[in-house]
Amino acid sequence: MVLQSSDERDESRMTTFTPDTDIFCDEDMLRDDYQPNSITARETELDAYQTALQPVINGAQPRNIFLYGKTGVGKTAVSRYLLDQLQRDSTQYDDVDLSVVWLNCTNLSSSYQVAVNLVNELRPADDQISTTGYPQQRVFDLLYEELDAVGGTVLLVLDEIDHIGSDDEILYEIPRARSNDYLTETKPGVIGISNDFGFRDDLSPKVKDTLCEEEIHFAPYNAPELEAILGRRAEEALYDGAIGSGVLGLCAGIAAQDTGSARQALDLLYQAGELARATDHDRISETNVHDARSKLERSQIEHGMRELTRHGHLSLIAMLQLAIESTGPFRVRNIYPRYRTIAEQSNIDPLVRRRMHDHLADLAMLGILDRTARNEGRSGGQYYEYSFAVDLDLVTTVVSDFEGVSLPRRVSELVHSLE
DNA sequence: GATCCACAGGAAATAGTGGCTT
DNA sequence: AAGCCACTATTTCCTGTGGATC
Repeated sequence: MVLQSSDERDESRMTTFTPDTDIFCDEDMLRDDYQPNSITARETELDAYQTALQPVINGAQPRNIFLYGKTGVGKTAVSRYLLDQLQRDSTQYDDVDLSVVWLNCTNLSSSYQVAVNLVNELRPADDQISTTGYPQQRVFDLLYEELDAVGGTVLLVLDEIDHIGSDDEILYEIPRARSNDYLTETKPGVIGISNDFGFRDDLSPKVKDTLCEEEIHFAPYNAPELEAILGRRAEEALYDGAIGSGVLGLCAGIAAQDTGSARQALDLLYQAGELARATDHDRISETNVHDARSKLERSQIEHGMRELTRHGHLSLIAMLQLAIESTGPFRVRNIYPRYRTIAEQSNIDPLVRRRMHDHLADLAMLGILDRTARNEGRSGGQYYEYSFAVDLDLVTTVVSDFEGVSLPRRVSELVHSLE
C-alpha cells in the first residue's frame, strides 16, 4: 500500500492533462462474489454450523442443515468458508471421503428441476440431460445413480432453496434415499440455504421432520458489524487515505437501516469509490456515498424495468402515457384501454384485463409503481390506484429502448425532448 | 343493518413449447 | 409419428370484500 501525500498529487495534477487518482488498489475485494479468507462478526453462527457438521468428520451419516437469513448476511460466505475447511480437514482422515456439490436454485421452481440440475452438476459437461421430458421418478433414479457413483459422504448445498416454493419432494427424497436402499455407497446430506423464514412453514410436515434437524439463523448485520466488515475489506481494497472520515460509518449505517446486508454496504462503498474516481478525487466523501446510494437505487429499478416481459413493458408504457397527460393516480379502468391501444398499435395481441392487472401488480412489487387500495363504498366499490414511484424521466429513458413496441406520440415526444 | 358497487384475486381450464420414449 | 411429461403464460369463471348509501 503506497501512500502519496495529497500535496504531491495536487502538484502533479496541475502539470499533467490526465490526473491520476488512486482510490482502489484491488477493487475486486469489494465485489460481492469475492470470497473472504476470514469471516467477520458471525462467530455464533460459525460455532453452530461447525457443530452441525461434526458427524461428517466422524464418518457418520451427515445431518441435514438449514440456514435462514436475508440476502447478504453471510450465509453463503460462511458456508463456503466452512466447507472448504471441512474438505481440507477431512483429507487427514483416511475413512472420510467428502464431496460437496453446490447448486444455486435461483431459477428453479420445482423439485424436478433441482433434481435435473443436480444430475447435470454431477455429470460431465458432455453428458447432460435435458430439463424436461422425463417423468419425475426417472430423474430421481438418475440422481441416485450419480450420487451412488460418487461414494463417501456427499453434501448437497442447495442455495436459495426457497425458490422451489411448495414443491419440496426432493427435500423429502434425498435424506431418506439411503434408508430406502436407493443408495448404498453414498451418505448424502442436504444443506439448504434460504432467504425466506416463511419457507420453513411452507414445507410439508414430513419434510420438516427430516430436514430441519439443524437450523441456523443468520440475523441481519447491525451497523457496527457492517463497519467492521467494511473496514477489513477496505484495508486491502482501497489505498490508505482514500476513505474520508465517516464514510465507512455512513455506508454501514445506511445498509444496516435498509437491509442489514453486507452486500449492500460493500456495493455502496464500491460505487462511492467509483464516483470519487470519476470526479478525480482521491478520497471518498460522504456526498459520494449518498450519490452512490441513489445511483444504486436507480439502477436497480432500471434493471427491474428492462427485465419485464413484453406485456409488462406495454403496461408500463400505458401508465407512462397517462402520467404524461395528466396527474395520477390511475386505476385499472383507465390504464387498461390505453394498454389495449398500445398493444394493437404494436401488433401484439392484448391480454385480458385480469392478466394485465397481474402485470401492474408486478410493477408495484418491483417498486416501480405505488399502489393504494381505495374503497368508495356502495356507489364506487373498491379498487386500486397506481402512480409512479420513480422519476418519469428515468422511466421514459428506459422505455425508449424497448424493442418491438410502438410508443404513443406523447411518450416519444418526451423521449426526444430528453435527448 | 341490509344492500350493493367495482373490483381483487383464487382456482381451474387451456394453449403452447420443448423434449423424451416407443 | 403419436403419446407422454413438465412447465409457463394465459384465459375463463367466479367468490369474496369494505364501506358509503339506502
